[in-house]
Amino acid sequence: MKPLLITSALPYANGHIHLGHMLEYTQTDIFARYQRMTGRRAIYICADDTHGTSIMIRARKEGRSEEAVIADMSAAHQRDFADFMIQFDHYGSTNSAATREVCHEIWASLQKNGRVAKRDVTQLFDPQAGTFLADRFVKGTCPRCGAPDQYGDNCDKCGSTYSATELVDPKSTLSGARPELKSAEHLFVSIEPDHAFLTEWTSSEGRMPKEIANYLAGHFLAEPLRDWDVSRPAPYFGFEIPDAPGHYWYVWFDAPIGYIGTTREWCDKHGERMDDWWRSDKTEIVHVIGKDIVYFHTLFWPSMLKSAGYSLPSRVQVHGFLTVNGEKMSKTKGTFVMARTYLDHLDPSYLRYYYASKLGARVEDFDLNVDEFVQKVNAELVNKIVNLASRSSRFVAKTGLSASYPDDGGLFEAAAKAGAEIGEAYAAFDFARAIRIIVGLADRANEYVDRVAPWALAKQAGKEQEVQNACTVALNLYRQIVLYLAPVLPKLAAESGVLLNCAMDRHELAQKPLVGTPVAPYQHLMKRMEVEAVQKMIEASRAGDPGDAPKAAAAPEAGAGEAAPTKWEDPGDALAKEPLAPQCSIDDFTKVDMRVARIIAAEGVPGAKKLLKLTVSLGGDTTRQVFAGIKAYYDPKDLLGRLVIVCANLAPRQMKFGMSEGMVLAAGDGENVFVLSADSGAKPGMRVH
RNA sequence: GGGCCCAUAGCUCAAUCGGUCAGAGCCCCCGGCUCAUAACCGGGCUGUUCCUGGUUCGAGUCCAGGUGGGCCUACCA
Repeated sequence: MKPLLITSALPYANGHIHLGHMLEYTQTDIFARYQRMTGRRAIYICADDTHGTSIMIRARKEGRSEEAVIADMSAAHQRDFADFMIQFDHYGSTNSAATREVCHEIWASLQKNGRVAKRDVTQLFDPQAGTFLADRFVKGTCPRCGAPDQYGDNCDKCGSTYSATELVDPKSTLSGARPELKSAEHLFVSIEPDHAFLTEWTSSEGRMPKEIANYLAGHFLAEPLRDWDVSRPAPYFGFEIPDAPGHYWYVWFDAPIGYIGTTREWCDKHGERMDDWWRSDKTEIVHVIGKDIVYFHTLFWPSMLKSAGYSLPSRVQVHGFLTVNGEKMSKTKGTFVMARTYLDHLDPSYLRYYYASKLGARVEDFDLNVDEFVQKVNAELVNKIVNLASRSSRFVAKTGLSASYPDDGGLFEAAAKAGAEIGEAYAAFDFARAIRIIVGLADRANEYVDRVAPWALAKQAGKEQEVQNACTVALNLYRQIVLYLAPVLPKLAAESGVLLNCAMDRHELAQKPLVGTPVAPYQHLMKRMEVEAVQKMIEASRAGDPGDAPKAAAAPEAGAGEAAPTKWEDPGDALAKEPLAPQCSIDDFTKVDMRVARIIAAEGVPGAKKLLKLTVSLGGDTTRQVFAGIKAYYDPKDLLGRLVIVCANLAPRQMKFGMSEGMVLAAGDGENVFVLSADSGAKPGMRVH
């Protein structure tokens, strides 16, 4: 087998790792670990993608250098990956000397091959920030439907697309300045000369998922390939183009080159030759990417590699997006879970297992269903698999395994045989199939244990050997299963190796039974998953997203024109005046029992300046007396009969004028007060959830 | 508007080249066991394989059309 160079897409240095990212890194890591376990030479290379306008803007806002920003983010990324047991051979950065050098080299060969051309491009320019603006840094009124506050490329109200230059009343989101049109020279790379080659290359068997090849063939390869704009004028955070001072390579130019640059760093560190990996037909390259960046990896990238005499990937594996409970990840729903938040609440092995158990080679979106997640991990991984060790190792803690492997009716041999099919599934990125087979093995192992019932034998004198034999079989079957799962669950494999005093690092170890070895005292290898922990994670992820808040506070613009009932211009001063309280948990929230109630009596309180005395009904005969500080705002007779919301389990409070047995909910900013009421149809006594 | 993918038990999914492929797990019900992390084992239940036509001795499996989902794009890549 040829040595294998494996990459995942480079995470961008402008944000933290979330569970969507983890799908890709888990997928790649399982593949890489499997390859290593077969004894194949395999290195897994990745890096932070560090260049571009976003990083530059962020650095400006934070008042520090881009280098400082990306260094912090790289450290955070690597912590997250390490904690999820993603085993890179090297993790680098596109902002490295090595990547810069490879960029120069590839650029030189593109120049030499006559692939580079200059052309003027007119773009919006922010005169205040002194920078050109990508579409998403411009907002304005949609030229089609008049919806305000739309991005520069399309309108999310009417769905129309347009050029940023068409926006009515455009504003830079960086400075608020009105962008102006400005022309600048850009450098373009042509890939059309490789058209025929790419048509053949993308469609060759096993190169990439079939649907991707179809998509390319029907879309881009069906017509002449357009030139690619690879430069951005200063200011830009990136590498300056050597023969075009003041121009920088667009982030997407140097990002994939980071694969090569990072490999070079690894080579330098380990005394390897980079050409053995990137300019050799003795090695293979596999890229794992998401479906959003197919274009770059299957057209531009191979063309660039070919032009510069590098090896082309033998496979581009593409996965879909992560959804949670069937929907896009959402911050308000708490399903946009950062890797760190997950790690704060749950064992990374759970997620690795769940991802593996559902991940096939197809380009399908992956739905993380929270209930299924808990259910699958507990039922398959803990109850069936790990429990196998738990239920049988105790009996042989003193004796160890039998000296020779007992007759097990062919179970071990069948499982050994399954190793080939499991291996094929891993190698084909069909992890779900591998897991299906493995869980089947666990089912058979549990049936065996039940059949021979070592716990019953243990109670009979003279059956010691049978007990030991039964457990020798059970633990060997367990060991096979965990060996097969080792690419997915390296920690479980390592800990099981400690339990059984054996190596767990090679796929082929599952072919030969373990005999005559000691067994360590059993300690829990994995706990059942608590639903509550998942809920807490979701809660923690629901944290108010400050990034979205300012939207509401955006300056109202008297939107002229037709009546636009979908448009509200609420000022943000109330929120600003009284910022959000610290986050509370769902548990905290449920402590507060709020009920719909009807005001059945309301009167002023003699001697009190602010209070009204209200009697509210919670339905039936249950009433409460509440003193509310709303005398200045409400006339008692206007309140009579109204449905309101009361906090019904508030501790009663003795006031000067009597006992107050609850609180009527009202909103206010200190100047005015508005009693909350329920929509019609609500009945007194209904709880607010 | 263009394109790609998908459609199998209540749920999640299997079913090599068209030939006992109509299955598994979960859920639910009944029974057993008690070694184990209330785990495990046995049994039972549920299907017009989206619809309509076609090819074939034979079709979830191939073809055509339709319906319903998902995704990608929208003379930017």
